[in-house]
Amino acid sequence: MRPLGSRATHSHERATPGPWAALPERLRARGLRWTPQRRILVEVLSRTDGHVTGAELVDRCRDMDPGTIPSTVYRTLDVLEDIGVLSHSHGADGREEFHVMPLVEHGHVYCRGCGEQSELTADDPAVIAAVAAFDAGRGFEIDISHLSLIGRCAACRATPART
Amino acid sequence: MRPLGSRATHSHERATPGPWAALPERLRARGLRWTPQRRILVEVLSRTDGHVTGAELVDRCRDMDPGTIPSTVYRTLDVLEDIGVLSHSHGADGREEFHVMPLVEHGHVYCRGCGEQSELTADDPAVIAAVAAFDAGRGFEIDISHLSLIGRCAACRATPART
DNA sequence: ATTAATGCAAACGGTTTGCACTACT
DNA sequence: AGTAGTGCAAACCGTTTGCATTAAT
Repeated sequence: MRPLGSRATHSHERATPGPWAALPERLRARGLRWTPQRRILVEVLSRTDGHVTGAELVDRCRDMDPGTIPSTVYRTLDVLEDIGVLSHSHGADGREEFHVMPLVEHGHVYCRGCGEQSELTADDPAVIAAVAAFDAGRGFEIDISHLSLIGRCAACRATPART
Repeated sequence: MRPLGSRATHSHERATPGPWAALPERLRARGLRWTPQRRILVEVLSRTDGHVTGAELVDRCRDMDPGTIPSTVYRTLDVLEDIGVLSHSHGADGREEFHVMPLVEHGHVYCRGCGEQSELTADDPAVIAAVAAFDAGRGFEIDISHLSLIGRCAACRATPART
């Protein structure tokens, strides 16, 4: 796990670095509240540097607090998305997939052959080319964080087996 | 994979054109059967030139035969996918989305702004560029029929409103 | 004191499964 | 006859909702 924000938390707060640090105020500024349950979810999220499904988050929260209630998690996820801290899309399996916004915006490549999944960032030459192509071709702006490519990786293309 | 014959239907069959015409035999050749329920589903599918969700297919089948049972539809869809006549992916909303294979393999572009959805074919310059870029960049072969781009269309990008 | 947020339980929607029955072959 | 396929109902899984209660402000 990588420490998310590179910005060191110089307060005595240590649980939630980066964008998470300001969350409580950010919520309160909107008349929303900072609760223990939200703290747990945020803690879980702060340790997530990729994509997670809602159910996965519920599980991880349950690890920290067995009393975690799914609806609370989902509701908080909604709030966090409203705030702009999260965004969600749908993975190759069709489930809700949440992305932590402050991290590098990215998409995914998923190999049907081996199931390997890797990330796709905006600075990837292929991504740049694709984005440029769609921009030029039809003026379409690809949302990279929702970019999910399914196909076959180099290794699997070489392999005789598999469809 | 090109096993899907583009063989012209020079027979007098009219109801199910193209690849659908040979389906009964194709099934029987595998020891599978051609049933009224399957005929209905296939009829529905033959009128579909784009993408449909499983639930949508169930509905459309129900239109033709109110007695349609979901599980039968889904099971048949599985079979058809095995046979190679269909493939499925997941749409922007995360639901199962079926594609009729014999038609031009295609993906989708979905605009978050206006919700407009359009198709993406292999001969689209932007698609060609993207496919080439990923092939060159990491040897990844994009499965176009699973390509689902989410972002903003030219019109919406120009519009002041919306995020 | 407000009223946002929680816990709980029930509902939901799409899809899947088990099983006895039906009907293609 | 043999077995693939059906109908039905119940289960499933992730997610959502209603509502009375709790607790952050």
